[in-house]
Amino acid sequence: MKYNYNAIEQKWKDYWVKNNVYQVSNSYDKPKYYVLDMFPYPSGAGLHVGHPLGYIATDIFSRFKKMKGFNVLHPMGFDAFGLPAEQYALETGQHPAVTTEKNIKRYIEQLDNIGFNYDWSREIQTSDPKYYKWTQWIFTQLFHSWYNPGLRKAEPIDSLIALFAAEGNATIKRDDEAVFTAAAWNSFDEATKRAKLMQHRLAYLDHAEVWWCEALNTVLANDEVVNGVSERGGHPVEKKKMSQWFLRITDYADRLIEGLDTLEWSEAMKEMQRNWIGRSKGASLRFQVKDKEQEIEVFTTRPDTVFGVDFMVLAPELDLIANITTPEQKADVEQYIQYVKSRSERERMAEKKISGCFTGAYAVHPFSGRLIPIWISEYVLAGYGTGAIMAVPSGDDRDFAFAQHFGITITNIFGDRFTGEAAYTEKDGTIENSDFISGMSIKEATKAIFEAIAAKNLGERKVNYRLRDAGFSRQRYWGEPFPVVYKNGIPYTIEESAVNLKPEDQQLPVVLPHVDSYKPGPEGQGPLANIDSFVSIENAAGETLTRETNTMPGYAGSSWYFLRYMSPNDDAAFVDPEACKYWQQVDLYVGGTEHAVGHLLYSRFWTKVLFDLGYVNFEEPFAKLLNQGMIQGSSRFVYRIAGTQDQFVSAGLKKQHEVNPLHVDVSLVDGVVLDIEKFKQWRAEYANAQFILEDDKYICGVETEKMSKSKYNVVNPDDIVKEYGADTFRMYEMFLGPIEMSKPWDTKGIEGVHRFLKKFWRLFFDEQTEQSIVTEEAPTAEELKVLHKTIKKITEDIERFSFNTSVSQFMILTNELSDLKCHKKAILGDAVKLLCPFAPHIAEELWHQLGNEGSVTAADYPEFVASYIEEANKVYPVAINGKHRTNIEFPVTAEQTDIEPVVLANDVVTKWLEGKPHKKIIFVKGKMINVIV
RNA sequence: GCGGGUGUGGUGAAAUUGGUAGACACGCUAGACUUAGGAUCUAGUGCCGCGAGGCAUGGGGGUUCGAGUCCCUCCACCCGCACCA
Repeated sequence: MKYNYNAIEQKWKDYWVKNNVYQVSNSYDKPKYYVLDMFPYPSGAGLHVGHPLGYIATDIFSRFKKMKGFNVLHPMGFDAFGLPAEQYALETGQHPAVTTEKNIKRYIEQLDNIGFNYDWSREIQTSDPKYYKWTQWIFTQLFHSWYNPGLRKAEPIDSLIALFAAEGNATIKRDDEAVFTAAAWNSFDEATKRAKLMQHRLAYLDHAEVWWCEALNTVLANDEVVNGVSERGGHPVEKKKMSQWFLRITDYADRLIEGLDTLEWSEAMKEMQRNWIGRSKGASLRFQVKDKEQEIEVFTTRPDTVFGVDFMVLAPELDLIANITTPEQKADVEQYIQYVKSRSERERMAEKKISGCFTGAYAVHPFSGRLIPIWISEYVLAGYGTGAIMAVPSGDDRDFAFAQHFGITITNIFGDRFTGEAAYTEKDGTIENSDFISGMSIKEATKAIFEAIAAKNLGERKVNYRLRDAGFSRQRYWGEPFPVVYKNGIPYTIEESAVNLKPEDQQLPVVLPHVDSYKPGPEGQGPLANIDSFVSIENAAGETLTRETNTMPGYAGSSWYFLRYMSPNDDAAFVDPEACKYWQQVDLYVGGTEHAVGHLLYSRFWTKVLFDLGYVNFEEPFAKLLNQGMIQGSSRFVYRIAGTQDQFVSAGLKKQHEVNPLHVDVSLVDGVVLDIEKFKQWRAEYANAQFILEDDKYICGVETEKMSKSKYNVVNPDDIVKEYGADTFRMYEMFLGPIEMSKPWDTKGIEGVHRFLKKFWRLFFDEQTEQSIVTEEAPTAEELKVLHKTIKKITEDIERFSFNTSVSQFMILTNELSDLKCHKKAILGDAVKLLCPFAPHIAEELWHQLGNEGSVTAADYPEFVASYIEEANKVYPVAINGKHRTNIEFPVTAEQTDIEPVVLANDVVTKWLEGKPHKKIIFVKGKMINVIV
C-alpha cells in the first residue's frame, strides 16, 4: 500500500464523523480535563496558516489527555458579532447574519480539513439568539447588582436599597457622591432613587467620549480613525461626549490583582495585567484656585515633594477650565482644547513634542501659600486620577521637560542631587528646601505631609487605579441589544415591574431586529434608532416607552463563552449547574498575547461576579494559560521606479534608481524569483510591465511582517493540506519552533516533515512491492531502548508543551528504527499510539494495518519502562580548564577516586597538561569532568 | 511615551537544573540507483586555518573551575495601549 495521504485522511475523517468519535459526554465518572482555544472571529478572509497553530497544540494535548484516561472537553465556537461584518454590510448591503453564517461555514470546513477533534455538537455562536439570550441575562444580573466593599463581593441591589433605607449612604458613598440620610432616601422620588442606585450598579449609565465624524454622521471605533481622520473618506473627526453603559470593573481591581497569584500564567502575562490595573498608593490633595470658588484635587504618589510644586496641569477636557481661565487667555485655551479634541489618547501619550497652554489662573499652595500657575496640557489624561496633577519639575521627567520648554522656574527640593540638567527621580536621600519637612527622609516626609494634610483637611490617603470602568455601549447594529427600556428617561431592565411590559416583552432574548439599512441613527445613535417598531414599545398599561438602541461590544459574548460549552443547549440556565460543577475551570487555555488585558481581564471580572452571585463555584475562568506566538508572513516586494507606472527594477539593482517598494503576492514568487508572466497577468495595469533584471532574473525583496491580505503574504492551510496532507501540515506547524514564539512561515521547510511521515510509513510497507513488512518477532533490547527513550521524551515534551522537540524525537525514532531494520509489531504498535495525537489520520490507518479494531484515539497511551533505557556506562566529556578536549567512558557508578587516575593517565589529558601538575579535578557525577591546571 | 517579549549557522531551531553549543530539519555540495526525478539512499556542511589549533550564542563588562543559561549595561526588532476581535 502506498502512502496516499489525501485518500487516507478523507477515509478517517468520514469514520470519525460516522462513529461520533469526538462527541464528549457529560458522564461524570471519569476525571475531567477542559482544553479551550480562544474562539475566532469568523472574518471574510478565512483562516491562514497562522490561525491553527494554537488549535493544533490543543488538539495534540487533548488527544494525549484522552489517551491518558481523562474525559476531555475540547470545544470550538465563533465570536460572531463584530464590526467588520457591519462595515462589510455598509459597503455591500449584505446582511451581517448572512455573511457571518457564510464565513463560519468556511471556517468549519477549513478546521475540519486539518483533522481537529472538536465536538461540533457543542458549537456556539455569540450572535445566535439562543446564546445572546444569556449574555443579556448576565447583563441584567450586573445591572441589578452592586459591589459591597465591606464584604468585598457583589450582592443583589436589594441589599443596597435596604442599606440606604436604614442608614443612608454615609458608609459606602463614592468620592464624588453627596451624603444622604435614611430619612432623605425615603423621601426621594423614583427618579432620584434610581439615579443614586446608578452610582453603584455593576452595569451603569454614564457619559464618555467617543470619536465623532460629522461628515459620516456617525461614531467611529479607534480602528476606523487613522492619522486623525476617518479611515473611510478621510474626514475630520473629534471627540464627543455621549451617554454610555459601563461595567464597574474598577470595584474588582484588588481582587483581579490578588487572583493572579492562583493562576498558572506566565509572569509576563500577570505583570501586564497588574500594570494595566495599575494600583498605586498616594494622596489626594486639594488646591484652592486664587480668587475663585473652585478647588483642584490632584492625586500624587509623592506627597513628600509637595514643596517642589512649580505649576499645575489639568487635562484639557475638564469642565473646570472654562470657569478659571482668564479673559486674556481664553482664546489660546480654546484653541488648544480644539487641538486636543482631534488627538487620540495614544498620540497624546506618545507625543514627544511638548505642548500646553497657560490658563491665566493660579492655585494657592496649601502649605506655603505660594501662587502656582495653572496650565493645561495633553500629557495629562482626564481618565487617570482626577485629571489634574501637581507638577514637580525637579523630581519628574515630564514635568521637568514641560518647565524647561515653557521657561517655568524650577524649585530644587533635592539639594545637590538635583543638577538642573535633569529631574532627580531616584527614591533615596532627604527632602530639602521644604519648610517643615526639610531634612527628612522620603518616608518621614511622607508621613509628616499626611499628618499635615489630615490636620488641615486638605485631602486623604488614597489608592488609585489606572484601570477604568469598561465602556459597554456601541452605536452599532451587529451586537447584542440591551434588555433595557426607558421610562421618563430612566433605564429599567425589561422584567422590572415598574415598566410593566406585556409578558411576552419581558422575555429574553431581546431579538436583534432585521434592518434594511445599516446607516447610523440620528445624533450619533446606532442603526437600531432608525427602527420605530423596535424603539417604541407599548407596555401593558398602554404607555409608550423607548428601548435602548445601543448594542453591546464584542467582549460581551466572549467574556463568558467558556461556560456555555458545558451545556450548550440548556434553555433553563446559562450553564447547567451539574455540568458546571463537573467541568469547572478551563484547565488549559491557549491564545495570543494580544488578549492579555482585554478579553482575559473581562472574563475574569465576569466570572468573579457570577461567583459572588452564586452561579458558579469557582472564581477564575482559566487555570493555566499558554500564549501562542504569531506566525508571520514572509512578504515579497517588487521595486517600481519612481515616476513610472509599470517599470520595475530587481532588488539587487534598486540602489541605482529611486524606487517605491510594492507588495507582490507570494504565490507569484518562487523563493525570491518573480514569475514575470504570472505577475503581468496579476493586474491589468502590469500587463505591459518592463523589468530591469539581474542574471536574467527578477529578484524580489523579502520582509517578515504580519500575515495579512493587504500584504499579499497569506498562505491558506487548505492549499498546504491538499499538497502534503493534514498530518504533515499539523506536524510542520509544531516543528517550526516553540509554540509561544513568533516565527515566519516558510512553505519550503515542510518537505522534511513530509519525508519523515513517508519514512515512517516505510517501516510498515515495502516501497517496491507495497506489501506489509510488519513482523511478529520479539523486539531486541536495542529496539526497546529506542522506543522507551521516545516514550519518555514525547510524554515529557507534551506535558511541557514542547511540541517542536517531540517532532524531532519522532524523526529520531524513525531514523533509528530504519537503521535497525525494525518492522516489529510490538514496537510499531506503541509508535503509532505515540504518533496519534500529532498525526491522527496516518495513525488510524497504520493502527488498522497492524490488525487492530476501533479508533486508535481510544487506545491507552504507552507506559514508559525505565529499565529498558538504563545503561551501565556513561561517556564523560573531559575538559581542561573548562575547554572540552576528549571523552572517557566510565561506569555510571564511578566515583571521583575511581576516575582521577584514569583521567590523568589519558593521552589527550597528559598532552594538554604539558607536564604541569594539575590543581584539582572537578567531577560532577553523570555530567562532566574538568581538570584545572 | 508606558507596558511586555525576543535576539544562537545561509534558514527554522535544540541545549528541560550553570556542565560536550548547533540535536532534528530546510537549503547547499559531492556521489549512488534510475529511462526519468520535486522519489530513495550515502557522505559532507558554524566561521577562520593546509594543519595544529583558534574564534563563535545581538554589543560591552562581571560572577564562576565552567555562562546561550546568572548579574550589570547598551543596541536592534516584534507585540499591546482601553470602540478590531
